Amino acid sequence: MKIGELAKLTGCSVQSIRHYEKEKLLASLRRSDGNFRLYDSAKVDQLKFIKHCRSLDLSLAEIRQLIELNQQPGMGCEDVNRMIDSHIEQVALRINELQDLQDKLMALRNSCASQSTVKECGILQTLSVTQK
Amino acid sequence: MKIGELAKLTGCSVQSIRHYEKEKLLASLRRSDGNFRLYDSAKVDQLKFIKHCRSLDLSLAEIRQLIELNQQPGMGCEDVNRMIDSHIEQVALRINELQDLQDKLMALRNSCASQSTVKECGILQTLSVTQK
DNA sequence: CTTGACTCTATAGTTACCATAGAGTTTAGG
DNA sequence: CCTAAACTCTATGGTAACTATAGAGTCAAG
Repeated sequence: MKIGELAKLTGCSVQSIRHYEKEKLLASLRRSDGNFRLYDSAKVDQLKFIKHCRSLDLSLAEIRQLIELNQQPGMGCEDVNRMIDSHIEQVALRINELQDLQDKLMALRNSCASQSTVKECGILQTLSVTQK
Repeated sequence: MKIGELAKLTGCSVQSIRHYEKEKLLASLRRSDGNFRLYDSAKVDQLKFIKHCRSLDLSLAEIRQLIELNQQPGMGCEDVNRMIDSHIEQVALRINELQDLQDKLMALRNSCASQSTVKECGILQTLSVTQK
């Protein structure tokens, strides 16, 4: 199949697929006479694997690592576990950061009544105060 | 003062300051004979304002808008309020997304015992299963 | 045999910077 | 006075994971 069909079957954009190829995540089997990329059904599964990983916010570099690991079935999978653990930690950190941010934004928002002028705007005044 | 001193006083990097200038957020008063940027103490406050906004994750475009609004003291400040409200909403959305992600990552993590091999790794198997 | 749909490569854009190169400026010490 | 260190300048490329575009070639149907 050509790249457009692969895109339709997986819900990826054509450009993403080319991008994954450039990043060594998904090679096309071969090219047609007219230099079009050709794929078989195994590539559909490979691309779905990539998509699944991306939906979990794994980076392309990490996905590449997973693909490589997957090709050494006998090895221990501690690296896989460690990668996921580290991700969970990163996400938790980010959530905490955003929650702090949310608190600050709410406080800021409460410093201005809706029907004020720019000159009296509590938000602008608060933003102008030097923070520690 | 020169750019290095401004940087030290505000905790910004020299590059950031030049970047803000290119983005029309902070102009230098004038240049020295040797073409160095020169600033006065008012610029310290302006830069602190920018830093404060950045710490709340406002984009440079939004900060530029706030600076412009700030120069029209008589106008209503509904736009300011709206900007902050919209930010709060964006952050809330992002927190929800990340919490969903966190749940998925935890479930994934639980699918593999620590001492497994790649071939039997529950994580890799789960990632290979086509999602709905 | 032409027209429209598809594909190709290469390049620029997104965001808010950081890093670097290569050159000029200033300042403090010897 | 001179030089070396510290500072500054502009311009460029890199980050992440794509999206969008240009300009050209390929293919299938009517």
